[in-house]
Amino acid sequence: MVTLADVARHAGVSASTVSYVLSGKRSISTATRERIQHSIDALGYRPHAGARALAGGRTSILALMMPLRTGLYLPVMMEIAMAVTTTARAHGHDVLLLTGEEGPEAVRRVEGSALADGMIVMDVELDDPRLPLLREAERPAVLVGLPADTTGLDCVDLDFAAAGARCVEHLASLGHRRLAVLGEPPAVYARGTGYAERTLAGIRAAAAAHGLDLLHRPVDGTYGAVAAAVTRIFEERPGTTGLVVQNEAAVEPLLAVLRHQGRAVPEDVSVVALCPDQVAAHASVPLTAVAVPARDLGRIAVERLVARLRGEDARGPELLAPHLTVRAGSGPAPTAPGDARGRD
Amino acid sequence: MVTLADVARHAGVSASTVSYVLSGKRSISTATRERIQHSIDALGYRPHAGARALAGGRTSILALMMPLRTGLYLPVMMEIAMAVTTTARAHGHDVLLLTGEEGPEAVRRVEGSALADGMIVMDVELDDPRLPLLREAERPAVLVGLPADTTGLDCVDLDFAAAGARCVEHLASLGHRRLAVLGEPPAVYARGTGYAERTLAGIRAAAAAHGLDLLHRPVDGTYGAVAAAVTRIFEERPGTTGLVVQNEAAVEPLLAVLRHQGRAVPEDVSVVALCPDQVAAHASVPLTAVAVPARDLGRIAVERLVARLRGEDARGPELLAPHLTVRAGSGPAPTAPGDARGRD
DNA sequence: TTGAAAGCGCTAACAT
DNA sequence: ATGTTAGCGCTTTCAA
Repeated sequence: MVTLADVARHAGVSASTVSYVLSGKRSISTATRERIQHSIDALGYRPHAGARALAGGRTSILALMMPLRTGLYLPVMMEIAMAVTTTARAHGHDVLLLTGEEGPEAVRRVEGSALADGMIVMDVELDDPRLPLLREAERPAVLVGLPADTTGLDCVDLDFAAAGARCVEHLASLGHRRLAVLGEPPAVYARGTGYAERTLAGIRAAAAAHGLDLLHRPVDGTYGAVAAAVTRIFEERPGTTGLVVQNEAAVEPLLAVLRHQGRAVPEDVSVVALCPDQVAAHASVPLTAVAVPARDLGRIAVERLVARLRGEDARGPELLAPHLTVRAGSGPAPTAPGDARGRD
Repeated sequence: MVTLADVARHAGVSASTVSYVLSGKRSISTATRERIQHSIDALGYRPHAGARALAGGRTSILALMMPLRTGLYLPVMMEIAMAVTTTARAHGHDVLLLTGEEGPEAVRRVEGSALADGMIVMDVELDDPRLPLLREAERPAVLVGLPADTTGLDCVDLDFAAAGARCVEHLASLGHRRLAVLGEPPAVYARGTGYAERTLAGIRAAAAAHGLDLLHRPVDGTYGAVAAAVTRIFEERPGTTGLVVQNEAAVEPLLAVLRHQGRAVPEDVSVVALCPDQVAAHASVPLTAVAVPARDLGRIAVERLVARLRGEDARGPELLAPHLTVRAGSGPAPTAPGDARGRD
């Protein structure tokens, strides 16, 4: 193994000079810097991560706590992880992958064993058991998500309330008067992750403001569950012409069910999705959607964390403004209400 | 920070004794062990990872190189990553997440900086540029996938040839004579990942052995691409009654297209999938499928890597036997060939 | 069964 | 602008 001492000897300088060339923490004459750099290249030197961590107190590693709930299949999570990893690399950091299942213990491990310089926590619950530890921790953390109490924490998330409202406003502007929401699976609401409720609140507020009729149904992302929910919706509210879906897995089943029931999108029913843009854009009918900006969330989380590592203070929660992209899935409310026999 | 020295002092023993209690590398009297353990708990001691890595030459970290190709369909990858992480933890290791995009450089980094004790490499190409480095590396590696030359490498993968054959045999046994394959996107074949070709080879061999007619179409996992492919298939081979789909993303679009064309599954067309069981089981028609055993692959990869770290030799490639689960999507070939006017 | 002590490779004062 | 040196916290000979 090539050590810093080897490089120093090869370049005819002291170890500290080599170290300072690497860190840039003090000025070095161009001549020696180049000589040292040459030795580094010639010997193929790489600093030993463990030695660095021990001596310098920095690991150049960011921990990422990711929910690995089996069965929950989540392109969003994956995309965030991707963005975190590439952004971290761009800032000279590596990423240590932790499962959310380990809970608070993972936080203790990272802290106690100095495994990482800071952590990014995904899938934060409103009253997450990891929060107290994170608040006390030596190392900074950035949450992707919005807990109930954000005191002393850095958080990034989509403004789901505004996103929900945006969906409703789009449908309202197209003349739809009767809407239904296909929400996340019941388990998500039960778990208290917050974003589902925030979305719903935004949707309800906007619907109320526009005087719209609204029905909300949590659904599992299976064809059967979606079919049942859709059928009931049209039974209970025959005049429904606008649907909002907040459930990646339900998007395609929903379109299949509508097709099967002979409801044309967007002629009979307009559909607006709240999901990653990719999912909406590549659906069997490209859907108008408010994007969940997974990549941005991951990137911003890392940028904030890196800023904290540079000594900046926590900036509190940051909610990203929603962006709606109009696609083929939404259009004007039908004027001759084909399905609206039961209306009123 | 609580150090090993603190624990030693608190317990009234030497540092080495504490170290040996932790590692179990020499026998300690029960009395002192308990005293030390008590001190460890009382002080909340955690060994410093960097110091350990430096002194012991072991990081207790496994590197996982994961393809983060945006747009590449990911649940399988995600599931493997999950299994890797949980299995690694069960063996006392953490996981460092690397992007495949970094290529060979990532291997050099892990090696040169001693970031991990070994690595697991996913998404291996037939002639992967990382292979030469991995062969020479000090630290062991396990590949998930099967490169062209496996000399000196540990690999785990599904036996895709057998899996493909299994799909065909199932359809043959149900009396289907004319089959079509919806394969991975063209890009996957182009990239030379191997498994797609191996599957196809297995399918072709089995079809030949049973004297079956066969058509193969790579497809992108979008509704449009699938619709076009399916339409062409039935135009070119009107008597087709069996479909094999090896493309997670195409499963739901395929079923939608068939529904839309009025072809009942399995009455008119039987569909067999080669994808994670979850996807097949939760499709709008539960599909008969050969499962891609993502969890097993991840788990076995870690187990092999850990074995290597204990000093065991590479065992070469291990191909998991395919398992087919029969579900609603496949049934006997239609006897009154509704669509078979063009047959022969 | 336990202790003492020499590093592991690097960083960051403290010198010059 | 560069060198000297004292650790960082742990593992592991070597000794007892």
